[in-house]
Amino acid sequence: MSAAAKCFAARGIHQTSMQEICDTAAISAGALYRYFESKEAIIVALADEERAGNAELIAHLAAADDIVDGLCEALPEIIAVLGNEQYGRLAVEIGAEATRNPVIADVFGRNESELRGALVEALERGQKRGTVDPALDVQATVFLIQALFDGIPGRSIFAEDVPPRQVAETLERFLRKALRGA
Amino acid sequence: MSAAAKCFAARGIHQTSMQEICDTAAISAGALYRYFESKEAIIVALADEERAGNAELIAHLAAADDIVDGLCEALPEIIAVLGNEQYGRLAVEIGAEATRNPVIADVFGRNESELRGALVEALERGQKRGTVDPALDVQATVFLIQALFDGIPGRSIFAEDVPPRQVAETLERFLRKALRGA
Amino acid sequence: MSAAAKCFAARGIHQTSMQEICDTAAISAGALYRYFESKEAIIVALADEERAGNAELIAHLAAADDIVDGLCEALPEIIAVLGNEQYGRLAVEIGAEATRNPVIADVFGRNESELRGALVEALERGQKRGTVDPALDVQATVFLIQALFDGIPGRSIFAEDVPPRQVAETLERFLRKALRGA
Amino acid sequence: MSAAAKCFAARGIHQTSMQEICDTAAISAGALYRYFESKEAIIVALADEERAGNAELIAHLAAADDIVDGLCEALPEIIAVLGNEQYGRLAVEIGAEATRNPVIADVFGRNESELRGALVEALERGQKRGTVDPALDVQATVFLIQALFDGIPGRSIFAEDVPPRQVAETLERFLRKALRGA
DNA sequence: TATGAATGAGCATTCATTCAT
DNA sequence: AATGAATGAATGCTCATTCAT
Repeated sequence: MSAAAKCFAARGIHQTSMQEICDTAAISAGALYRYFESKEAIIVALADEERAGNAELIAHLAAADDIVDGLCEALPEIIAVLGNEQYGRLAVEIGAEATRNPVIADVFGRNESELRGALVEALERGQKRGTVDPALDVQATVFLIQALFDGIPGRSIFAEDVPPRQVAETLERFLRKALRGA
Repeated sequence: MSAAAKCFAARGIHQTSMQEICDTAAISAGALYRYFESKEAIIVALADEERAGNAELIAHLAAADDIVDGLCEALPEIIAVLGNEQYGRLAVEIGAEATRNPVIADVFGRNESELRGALVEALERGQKRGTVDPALDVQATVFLIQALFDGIPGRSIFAEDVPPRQVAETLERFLRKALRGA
Repeated sequence: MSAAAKCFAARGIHQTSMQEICDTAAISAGALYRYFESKEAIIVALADEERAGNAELIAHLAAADDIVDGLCEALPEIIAVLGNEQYGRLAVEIGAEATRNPVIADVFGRNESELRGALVEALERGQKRGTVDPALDVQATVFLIQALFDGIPGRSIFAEDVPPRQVAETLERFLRKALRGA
Repeated sequence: MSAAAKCFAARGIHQTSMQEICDTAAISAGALYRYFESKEAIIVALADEERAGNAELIAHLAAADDIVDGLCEALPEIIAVLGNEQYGRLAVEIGAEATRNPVIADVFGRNESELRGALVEALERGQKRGTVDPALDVQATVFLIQALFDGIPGRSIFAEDVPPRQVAETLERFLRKALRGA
């Protein structure tokens, strides 16, 4: 039961003992080890799970006629997901872990570079079609967009008084201003 | 011997044993505990240290005639600092820890709300003076700026191929477009 | 494996490391902690165990027609138990601990006040029936009897040359003289 | 400053750190080690100090014409001293330590056997003079008297509601009944 | 398959003692 | 003589993992 990812989100990966996961999932230690070879395997599985969310976004972007519109349409949902406390904490945990553990880094990195690739491609397509500012440094832009998405979960936990809808609307305005040509 | 913060950055707070810190700092366990009451105290001290950097930025923003110019001038340095691998990793670690440990959260939160306050004030001042888009939702804007800054360290570790100068330039262009009025 | 109470008796509670107990009990540290939550829990368990002995004595006193006879009958056994080196040392250790640790004090205190209550009640019953000196200050008498029992273990360790049988006989004579009326 | 014996009484010998003693005595660790070679040396010094009290009692008993009267006269003071919380706790601590540490045992044992010797001698003298029951087993009697004195400190800590004067009076009556001949 | 007792290395922290100043 | 920083072994306790049942 990966649903015991709750523990990681709530207490941090390395403060969560296998026993706590067992208790939360209401199974025995032996059973847990039947499904996951090790603690690391659980983290990997969790990192993999994130891919689903990304895949949707990627599909959405690929399908959109206009990348800016496509991205902006998805924004409210993205903000909502990233702002979800458990999701956010878990993402931060896995992200931090990925900077250290090469196995996690591998999964996480593949995950991220898919999204990066999709964004890069979408922006370049937009530039060709004239819907995106041709002067844009695509690599740097994608870097910044991803950094922004990375930072939202953590920020949401601290700034509880800023309503997600406000954030989504403001971000949409920014993206339109920033990405569109003159 | 806070220079033993290297360990936290390199291996993560909870994977770093006090012994490792001692070894890195070339002191004995007893000596370490003379200077820091506990592991937590070290984290707090490190979190406090971050304030210095923030304080500089805040002073810079407060001194600037125009917030947008002020922020953009500071950008290359901000990006450089945030992009520094050790700084970035440590910031991520402390940030993650702050979502869990109330003592750290306190220091970290105070730290962050100072910066948030300074940004909010600077933007509002700009709106009065006409250098900032008056239609801007200031709270949400600051939220997004901070989220972006939060996300840069982690992203920098993964995307080593995007040169900081590009990032700074692209971000500057975005900020100018986004913050300036019509 | 409370039989590892040997360690406490042999070396003192606070000089006995959990590792020593593990070694004596031939189990691992982890296993020990499965049965006892902490070192304190072991002490509590040991203190609780003493209750059995007290309970027997209390039952014996309650059943006796004559308190003085009843007490004197139990005397040889009491002296033998108290004089047992391991029991004695352990009792001293737990007693000392009880003056400091509130949790132990609680168990120990409950333990002792049961016995005190039983003795008080038995003596008062004896006074009503005329088998006990009615001029006796019951509280003080019980205090002294318990103090005497408390002191026997420690004394036995030092005075190894005084045979328990002599002690029991002499004490019996004293009690009869002291408790009986004129 | 042996007055830092307070610490041992308050927290137990082995829970008291040298630093605590230093703090209580308001001296540095180095200074403490100038006066006492080790922690053990402090305990020994404290055990030695007890001898003074014993010596007084012994002198009193030796001087008394009648041992029973002599002992009974001293009773209120003995009870008061033994009932003093700090003295009692310390005595228990040192007594417990003496059962384990041969160096302490040596001092403590010498201390106790002096008193035992004095009591034995006094009782035998009384038997010769006809003021003490000639049927008394002197060794066992002394054992019991000492056990009683040993037990009073600990008991006093628990039974705070029994007034010392009551105890002294009741004990006097017992001793007279028990020690005098028919 | 599932259980949960057992392992034992590892961790944060303490403390008696030393010694340069 | 006095200080107090430094040492480093030892302590109570935890936890990922294994394995007999």
